[in-house]
Amino acid sequence: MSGNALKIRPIAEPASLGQRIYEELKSAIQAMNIYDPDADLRLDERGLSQRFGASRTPLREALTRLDQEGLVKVLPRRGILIVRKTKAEILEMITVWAALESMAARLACEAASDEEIAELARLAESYDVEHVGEHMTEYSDDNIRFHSSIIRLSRCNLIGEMTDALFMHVRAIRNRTIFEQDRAKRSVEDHRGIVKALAERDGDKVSDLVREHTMKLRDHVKKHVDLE
Amino acid sequence: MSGNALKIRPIAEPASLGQRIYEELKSAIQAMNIYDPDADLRLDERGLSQRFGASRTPLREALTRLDQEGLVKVLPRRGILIVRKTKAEILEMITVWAALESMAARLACEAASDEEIAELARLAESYDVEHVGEHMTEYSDDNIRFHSSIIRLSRCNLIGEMTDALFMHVRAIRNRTIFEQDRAKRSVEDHRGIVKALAERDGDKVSDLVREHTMKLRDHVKKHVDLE
DNA sequence: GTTTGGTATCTGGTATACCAAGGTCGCTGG
DNA sequence: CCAGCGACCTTGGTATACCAGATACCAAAC
Repeated sequence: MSGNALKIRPIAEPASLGQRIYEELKSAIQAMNIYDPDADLRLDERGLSQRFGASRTPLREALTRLDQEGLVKVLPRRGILIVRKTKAEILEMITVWAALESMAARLACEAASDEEIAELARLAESYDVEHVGEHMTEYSDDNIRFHSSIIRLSRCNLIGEMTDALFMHVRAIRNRTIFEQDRAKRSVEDHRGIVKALAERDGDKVSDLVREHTMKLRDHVKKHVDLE
Repeated sequence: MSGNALKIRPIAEPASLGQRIYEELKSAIQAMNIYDPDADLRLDERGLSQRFGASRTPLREALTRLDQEGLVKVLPRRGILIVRKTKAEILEMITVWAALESMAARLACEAASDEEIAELARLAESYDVEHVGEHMTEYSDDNIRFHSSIIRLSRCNLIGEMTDALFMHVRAIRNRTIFEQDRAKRSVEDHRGIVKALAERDGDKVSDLVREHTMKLRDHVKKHVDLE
């Protein structure tokens, strides 16, 4: 049996302060509603470094990274601001998402096993079109799971990384739009069509369906979402 | 008249050391052939900061950014290395490129003016299919111009930013593959088909053509390029 | 009361010193 | 001659001090 051997896991090297502060600050920014008109979008280097119990150096490393990701903007001698994405930028992100997931679906037609597609099908079938509106919280999670599964099945890590980065920015908007019953209903229908095309290994079709599905979200955001 | 008022133009604020070092170091890394087996991929923080005539602090800021972009890798207490992309990663980047430019072409069908498309057509028609091989250096530049034009005509800035980031990494490979006459010949033919579909405002078609065109590059790299 | 100019203060940018962990290299004992 | 070991050196990580630009505030002049 395998119980008689020491089970050692490779590492556990503590991350650097800069790394930990980066992660902590990032999740803190994402946790707040930056689109609240009353939100305080200003960050104070010295204050933050004290709250983190570290010096400004690692804090500034974290800020440099967040700046490059577009989450904050460092204005020399003026301050550091959390960035609010404009509506136009959000729409572009969803468009890029559509392009990437559409390609992912096409790749998945070749790369995914029958079993994997069957599992995706279970996810898509687990909600009744007529009653999905009654389980929105769960559905919202499963919806995300569905889409990230497609990306995973593409076996293209880069698409995964890029959509993760996009999701980070779009997440705030997403939470506003998914909780609408008739959208959920159509979403369930779309997902079933996508699974069907995947099962048929029809790359052109699944690519179109996924793109159109995501572009519906884009159009919906364009028409109905107002940042402030 | 308006000549009696001071004409002041806003600024010309000099960039920070960190910013300038970042740009300088980035172009320096890209200028060298990192896939040369004898290339020295190691960077020395202290040495570099001296050569830049600055302290380690701004140099480290630049390295943090390059690290996040994936151009270098900082190994704690071991050193800083310029990153070599694996072949698999290059292939994924070309795949993502295909997804993005394909979407860009689709968007351009809606967003581009007749005049803009006509200009693109001039670019595509300026080389004779039979004699393109004799002007490879110019064609290589115009080829890049053609593709970046499509992205510009999509009016989607984000796609532009993302493909720029990808191009940075793929550039080294690209230079090896474009100088092959029969590929150039087929490339010219593809471009003409793309322009034609654009002029017909056939989004589905142009999207397919652009994707297939780029995926041809992907397949070619997969088959014929060897990173040492 | 309004404008103007100076000034205190706040903020990010940079330089520098020191630390701990890895790696190197040579000494030493077998 | 070689394996083992330890002092030394290199390397990235962190803390801190100081600088200069930007802002806010206040007082004097009109």
